Amino acid sequence: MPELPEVETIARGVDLRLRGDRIVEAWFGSHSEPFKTPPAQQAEGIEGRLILAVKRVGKHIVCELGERLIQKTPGGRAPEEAPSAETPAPAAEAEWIVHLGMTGRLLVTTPEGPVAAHTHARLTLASGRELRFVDPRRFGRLEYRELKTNGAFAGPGAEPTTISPEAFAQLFRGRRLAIKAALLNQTLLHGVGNIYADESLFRAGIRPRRMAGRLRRAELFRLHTSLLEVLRHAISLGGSSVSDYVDADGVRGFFQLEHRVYLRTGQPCLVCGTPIRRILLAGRGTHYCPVCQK
DNA sequence: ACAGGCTCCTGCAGGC
DNA sequence: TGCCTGCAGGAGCCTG
Repeated sequence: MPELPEVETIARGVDLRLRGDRIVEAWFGSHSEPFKTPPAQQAEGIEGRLILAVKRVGKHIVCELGERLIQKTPGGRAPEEAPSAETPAPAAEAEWIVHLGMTGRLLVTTPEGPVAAHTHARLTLASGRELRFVDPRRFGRLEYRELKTNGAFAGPGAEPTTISPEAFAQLFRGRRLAIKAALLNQTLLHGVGNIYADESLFRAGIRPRRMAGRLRRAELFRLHTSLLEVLRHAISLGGSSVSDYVDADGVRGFFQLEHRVYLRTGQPCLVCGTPIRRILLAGRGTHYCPVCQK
């Protein structure tokens, strides 16, 4: 399931391949679930636009789109170059935002490539390639936004990779819910999902059921450090193990990460040897060491 | 206002 | 062998 490190890896991969390309034509499927913005409006919004950059915001992939070319010119390589030091970067006018949900994938392929089941979007690019959105479970979402109306998409909550320890601790003040549930709440902190919530709590030595508002400052600082470490470690692994993700291969590589508690129910804790325990919390499978986590 | 539970979806694993 | 049930979870929505 894509969380912050996986989304970061995918966004970097798509950015590498699509920056400077142009969306010539957009096709969208008939299922309604993936579309936060109606598909006709998305197609009208993105067709003809230059792709300036692709980045991650929380668990969202944001394609920054520049000015529109009225005339559609399929077939040839996009004449535009990525912005250089001499030419000022063109201003972003709109954003196409992809949320992968549980099972969403972004693929860069040739138009002839076989179309996978559950393909909900196909963008024809000026370079002759296609960007496809595939999502069997349809928990993913596609959205189109114009900057002059909405401003730049900032995500629902705070960014865990840049938040200060003090601001991080402030997020949980007075919160009367389990710290794990608070970590999963995207309006507090965005990008953290089930895996990295469990892993960061283990590394910080904090039980998932502890009430967020009752944690000591030192514990929250420790959690902040652990979360940063686990996210950075996962990004570094994700970058190497799923570098070809957007090409074709799908999810392979996501689960090679070095989990210490996640999905290790009954196996010995790597620190103290106690069997890892599994409980249900906020409707999610939750894994922890009953000895190392207080 | 806030917290917790339900629901959407498909694929897969396990049991009989 | 084949069918059925339950489980997986991000996030929006509803309820208390």
